[in-house]
Amino acid sequence: MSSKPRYQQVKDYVRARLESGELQPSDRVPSENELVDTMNVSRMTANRALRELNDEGLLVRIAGVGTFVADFKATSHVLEVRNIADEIAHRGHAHSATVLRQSRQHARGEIARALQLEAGSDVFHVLLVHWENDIPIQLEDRYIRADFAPDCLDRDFTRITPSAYLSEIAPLQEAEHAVRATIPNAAVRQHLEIAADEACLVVLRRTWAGGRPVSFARLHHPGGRYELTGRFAPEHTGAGPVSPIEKL
Amino acid sequence: MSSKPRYQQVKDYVRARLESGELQPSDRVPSENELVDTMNVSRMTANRALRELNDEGLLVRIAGVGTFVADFKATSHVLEVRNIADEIAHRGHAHSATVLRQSRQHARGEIARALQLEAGSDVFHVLLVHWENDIPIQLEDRYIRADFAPDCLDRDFTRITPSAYLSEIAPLQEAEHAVRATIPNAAVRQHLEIAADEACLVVLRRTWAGGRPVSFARLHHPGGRYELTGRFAPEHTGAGPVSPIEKL
DNA sequence: TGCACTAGCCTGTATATACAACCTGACGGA
DNA sequence: TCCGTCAGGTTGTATATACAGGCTAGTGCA
Repeated sequence: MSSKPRYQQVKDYVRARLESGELQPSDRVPSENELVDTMNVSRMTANRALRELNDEGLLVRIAGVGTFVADFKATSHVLEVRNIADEIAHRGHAHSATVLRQSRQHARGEIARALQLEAGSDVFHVLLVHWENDIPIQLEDRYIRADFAPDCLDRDFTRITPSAYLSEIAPLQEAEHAVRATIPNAAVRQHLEIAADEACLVVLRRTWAGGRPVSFARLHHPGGRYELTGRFAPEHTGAGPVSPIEKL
Repeated sequence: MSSKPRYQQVKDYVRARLESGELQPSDRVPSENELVDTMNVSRMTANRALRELNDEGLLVRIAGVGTFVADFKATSHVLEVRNIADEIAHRGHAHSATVLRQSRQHARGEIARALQLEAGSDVFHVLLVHWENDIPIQLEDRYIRADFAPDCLDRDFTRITPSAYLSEIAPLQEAEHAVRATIPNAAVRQHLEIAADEACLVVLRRTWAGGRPVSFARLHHPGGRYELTGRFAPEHTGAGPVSPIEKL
């Protein structure tokens, strides 16, 4: 109640008028001075409220003119790429992993390029299958700079995921993703137990630490059992998460 | 220069110390009062700088204790889903579209469910191919509530994309996406001119207006020529966009 | 020794005030 | 009529001040 900060009360007030439909896109929103009068706050408080709503993309402010309701930008939404173990845990399912390979190799071609290494440099190669309730859900094919993770061969990746292991060694700074659709080869099909007429959703991920790429992973998912989902709403709708597009 | 706001100068100063590696995750950051002394600003200005860096996820602030460098969260990154015409334009290529179908239909099964309509309700069906420099890049299979867009059959979708048309009618409020990998059927293969051994990246999109779903689209992309990319860095790295994972 | 209390630092918020820059519309002169 | 000027509203920023509340370390008492 009164415990809520006043700038938050102003934000809530404006947001409520947005969500009720009372204020439509491109409509004018009360100015800072109007809010000073109607809400009995100082101008700095009204300013903070409107500025934060602007930062959140709900409002558009034009110096000298006023504050307006933003249009819904249909052009750019986001999809979430989460750690597979977290994702499975979030669904309330059991996660486990099987290690298929854990070895030292010399980086060649694609791997050397992705990690920005000289051909022949030492890298660790980890290949494992992630299971969701005994159903294979991801084949993780990961390469790690040897000089970044010297004890890689000693770790038990059924207990800690490579992703968690990496952020344990050093704070990761950047990540880069690409999502593709491919037809898997026989080995991938076998490990993921997928039919011959099924495609794979492949996530390529590079992570940076200390200003250089330290890990490159190819994450294969069975096309029939996995999808990336995302929902975009004007922010904090309070409506809570809505079911993603149901399997059709 | 001096034109830059002082709170921005403070932010830049702190951010530079983060990016140079001088400040490591969980390190302590100068307090507001220390910044008041060293940067010759008022405490409110230092507060705004640190608060915004906190909102951006770079810092963690604990009342009564201090401000610290945040850990990089490796668990959740984002991918961008953009309007195909914008995306092509952004690459500096020419976009065009071919309309294959534009008709009124009765919603059944999957379509009725996605649009939350009674089976048999009127919907418009639009099927078109989007071209990037004369190469087919997306097959758009879209259904629109008939009562939402009465003049749908009269529009020329080679001049305005259905997506732009929809946001012209009414401001869209929410969008929902799912990304899948599938093996396309013969019709899709023919329209996108893809080989038999190529998969499709399929984006399913539902958009809301006035609190109800108004459009449902299946967007097929050739797996060999299209990918979703995203990069996550601690924000505003100033480094500019970095090349996505190069074709390997 | 052990414990309670307090001084001092920290963030979080709120206000009054001030000046700059910007935009619009009205007014008035050429 | 056309155009320049100016008044007034709007956002953007900066500062000084104030109080509340959280946390910590150290002091001093039992």
